[in-house]
Amino acid sequence: MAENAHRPPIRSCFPPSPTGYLHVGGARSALFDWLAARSTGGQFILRIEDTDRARLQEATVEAIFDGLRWLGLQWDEGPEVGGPYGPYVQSERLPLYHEWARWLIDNGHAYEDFDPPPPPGKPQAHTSDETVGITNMVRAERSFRKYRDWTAEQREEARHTIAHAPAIRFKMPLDGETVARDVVRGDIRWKNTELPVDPVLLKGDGFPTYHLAEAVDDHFMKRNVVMRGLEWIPSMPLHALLFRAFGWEEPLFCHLPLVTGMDGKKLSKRHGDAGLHEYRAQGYLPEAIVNFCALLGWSFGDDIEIFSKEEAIERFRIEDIRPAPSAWDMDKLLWINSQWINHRLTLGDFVERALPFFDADGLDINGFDGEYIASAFALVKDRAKLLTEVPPLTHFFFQEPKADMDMVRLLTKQGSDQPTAILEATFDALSAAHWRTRDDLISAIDTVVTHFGVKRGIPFGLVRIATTGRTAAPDQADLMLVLGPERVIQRIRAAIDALKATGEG
RNA sequence: GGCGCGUUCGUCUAGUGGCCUAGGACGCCGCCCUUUCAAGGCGGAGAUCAGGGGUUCGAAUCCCCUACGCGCUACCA
Repeated sequence: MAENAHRPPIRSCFPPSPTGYLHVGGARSALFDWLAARSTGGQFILRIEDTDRARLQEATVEAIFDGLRWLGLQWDEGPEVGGPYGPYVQSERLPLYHEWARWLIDNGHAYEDFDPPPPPGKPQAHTSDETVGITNMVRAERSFRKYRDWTAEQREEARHTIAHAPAIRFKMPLDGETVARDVVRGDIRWKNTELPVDPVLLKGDGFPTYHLAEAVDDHFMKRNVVMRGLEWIPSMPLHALLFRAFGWEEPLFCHLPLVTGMDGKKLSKRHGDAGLHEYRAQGYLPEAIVNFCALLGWSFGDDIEIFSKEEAIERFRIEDIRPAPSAWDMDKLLWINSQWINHRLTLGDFVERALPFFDADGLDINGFDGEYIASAFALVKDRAKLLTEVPPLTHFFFQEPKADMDMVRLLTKQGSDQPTAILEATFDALSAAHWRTRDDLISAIDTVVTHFGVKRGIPFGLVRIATTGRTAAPDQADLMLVLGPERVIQRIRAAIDALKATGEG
């Protein structure tokens, strides 16, 4: 509500690494960042974190932009739109990182590591408990620790003897404890002796690690809320310490709960952690994805489940985010998608979005009148759960069903022992009807009901099969009104002929 | 192994000491509406609030312990 107007503006930042497509976990983070900024009148920043040159995939940058745009999460500052604190691509900010790494050395907070760089790639996993168990004893003996206290002369000399550029490491405090605050979890404390040993800030290749780049960029971009996945909690003390060493104001840290599969395990492709583009191709609406993602670790309140991101802006507050992980429930996503299609989308919007799915379906409906298409779509709008269902649901409006053996089988198994006679009577009744309102058609068919003394479902069902080729379709009167008398009469005729040709009924 | 985070119906959640014999939603089941299928309406099953100790007149809500789950433990992010 209006309370949000009084909150300090949040400058949030979604910082993807261009190492893959935008997945639902990333989409959820971006959404929360966007909501935090919009709900407080702040700005949503997009920053490309491409400091890991080995895993970089240039092409994925564009895919990430596409995903965000599809969701409607427009960024206020970042690539393509610019902004006062650019550039917004880390590889273009290298001099800044070097400058501040230097500053840390000069002010006694960092030092050069003259050891040769380790082999590239992920280091060997700790497999033996025994090995891992003694880590804390060994930590004080890490080889690079000796450089921490080297004199200026020693360092000068070393620079001439090594062939590689030294990495720069942060001087972690040797005792005491570090306390940092997480918005959703409160204060978290660590004994400094248990923190990682002097992490690298600037790598031998001249690129910063996430830690340095994050602190420098967040400061100069004036990001004041750091929202990110909970896997970053262990780095929070280091990041807080970095800000304190620089003498910069710390942003608010806000760690988002994990999104898991239904089994509680890490979300994987198997669980639906597909790229956003795959959900798009499956006929999901961006509004539904956003709506569903917002419900992962946050709730709208007042028992309201269906809402737009604009509506969420009114109520979103980062301190209402829950700390517990949540599962990606495809059933609920599908329900939300159907709610949006059935009740939230306007007909015009629905038509516009469903149309492209006909191309994928292989049915060309471009020759049909726009009004005809719209009135056909209107009849399935309240029963489609996915956009991909629209073509099969409306197929018969654009293509006459085949009056073949399959149809004959459906007609004869429909529940009447005289389908041909009933269809012929219906044919006559509909031929004589007015075709102005639903009631014209219903009363026409009701004459058949009376004459044969059958249930309404019999003639309605037979005509449904004759006109659509299916046993399940929209309301038969509505559907016939859209199809028009010519098509309906002609299709019933074809069905009768097919029945007679096979000697049925 | 160490450190950290987490734990309310199968799932998403409401709930911040009494309104809770725990509310809503998805899914499931049944009924109604009805020319089919949906949608919609109504109802049902489903959580001793992870377990155990405290604090309190009173705890899902505060504290401690345990269990389990997850994360981190790189010159990756």
